[in-house]
Amino acid sequence: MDTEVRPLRRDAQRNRERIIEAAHEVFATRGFAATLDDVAHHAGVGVGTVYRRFPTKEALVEAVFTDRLEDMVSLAEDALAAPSAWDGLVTFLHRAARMHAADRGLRDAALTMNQHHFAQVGEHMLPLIQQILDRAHAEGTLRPDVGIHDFPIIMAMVTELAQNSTACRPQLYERYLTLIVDGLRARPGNGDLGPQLTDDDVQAVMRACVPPLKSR
Amino acid sequence: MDTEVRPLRRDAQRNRERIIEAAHEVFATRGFAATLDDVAHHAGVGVGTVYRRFPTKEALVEAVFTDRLEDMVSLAEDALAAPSAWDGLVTFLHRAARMHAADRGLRDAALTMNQHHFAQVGEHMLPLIQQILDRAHAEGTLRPDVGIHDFPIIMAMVTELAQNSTACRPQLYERYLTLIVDGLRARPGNGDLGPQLTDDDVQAVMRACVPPLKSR
DNA sequence: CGGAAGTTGAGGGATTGCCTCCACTTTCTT
DNA sequence: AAGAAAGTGGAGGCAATCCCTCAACTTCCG
Repeated sequence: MDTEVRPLRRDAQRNRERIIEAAHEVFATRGFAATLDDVAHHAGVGVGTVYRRFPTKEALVEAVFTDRLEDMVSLAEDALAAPSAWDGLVTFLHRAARMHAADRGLRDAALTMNQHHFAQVGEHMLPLIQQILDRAHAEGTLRPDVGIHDFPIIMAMVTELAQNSTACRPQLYERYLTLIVDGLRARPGNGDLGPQLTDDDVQAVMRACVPPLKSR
Repeated sequence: MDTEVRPLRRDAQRNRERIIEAAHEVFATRGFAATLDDVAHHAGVGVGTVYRRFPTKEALVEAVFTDRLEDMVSLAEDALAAPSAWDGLVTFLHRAARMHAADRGLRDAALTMNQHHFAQVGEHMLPLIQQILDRAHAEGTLRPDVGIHDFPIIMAMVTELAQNSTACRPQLYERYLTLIVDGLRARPGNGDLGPQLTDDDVQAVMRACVPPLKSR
């Protein structure tokens, strides 16, 4: 029982690509809150066409962002290749933040990483980040009481700010990321961070940081 | 030409108080996004009554939060009275964050401080915060490249997180506030924060952090 | 008790978003 | 070339919000 996947007609294929491209643009500025109607309009096609090709917003999001998320994986790999663990970590954070600042949809996708289809990318990503942290801990530059769970949260804070300032100062977030990074350094006299978070906490917070993406 | 302000009828006065109380509760959980219909329902009163007493959401917000914002002013005064400038600053930040975490409406009001009616409170507040910073700068504990403009932004980030985590871990924000505070310490080897922000930047960002409160 | 003040909540109007449907067009196949 | 199959467009139905008004009714106060 093969599932008989016939190829799209040529015009349909062309439209499909247009839609993905338009979706990328629209999601980049409005995030997951963007409308499929919006995407359709941007792509110069009817709404119906979008719905025919992507029965749900989720499907479209997946088609648009899985590749982009993979880019972030290679960012993490670069960080691991850096000679200094600390520098690798810091430039990773800055680059990731820059990507998320420039593309709100990507930010939303990253914050949804453990849900939906993106779980797979998360499975590539998390071990890498863990290694980055381990290396920095071993180097003694990263304060020992921060862990992998802190990173999604920090990114969420910084990129939220980035979104709230794109209109006036697109690079504003860098200032505060730098500030936070200085707080991440291992140093005598640092404050007491209290207990580590759990996986579930992180999940819940990440979910709260992103529009619901409801549909039907 | 005296404006002939006759006192409210007793039942009206009672309702007015109920409304303010209910508004406080509702705004505390939903922030400025809360509906006047919502408030009315909570107060056990018809919508019409709310609109009669407070012709616009703005008026209600003002009635509810000007006092609360004054509380924050006294928090700042406490900070100035502390023996150590640094400790005063840090506990001020933590207390302010706690208040904002517990009352989203208060947060929204604080972020609206320079707009609307709250401008007056802002005029009390800002010089105090400036003094707190000056004292900490003089003490040498606060890094010299942060200024008063950074505080609204930091508060916005932290309290945004607080709102996104109330459901699972109401105190989560404290961890990240501590982290940021550690980043605020004057220390050799701190990163370069780049140029200071302008008043207008802060205004714009603050505005972007709060639901529009549209009305008519 | 009479009139002024106050109350109520259904509902009008506006907006926004999701998605369907069907008359029409384009492509593919033979 | 022509018919069938696939694809398209976008008006519009449906639903959810929110804002705010208004006219019939109730309560208060002198």
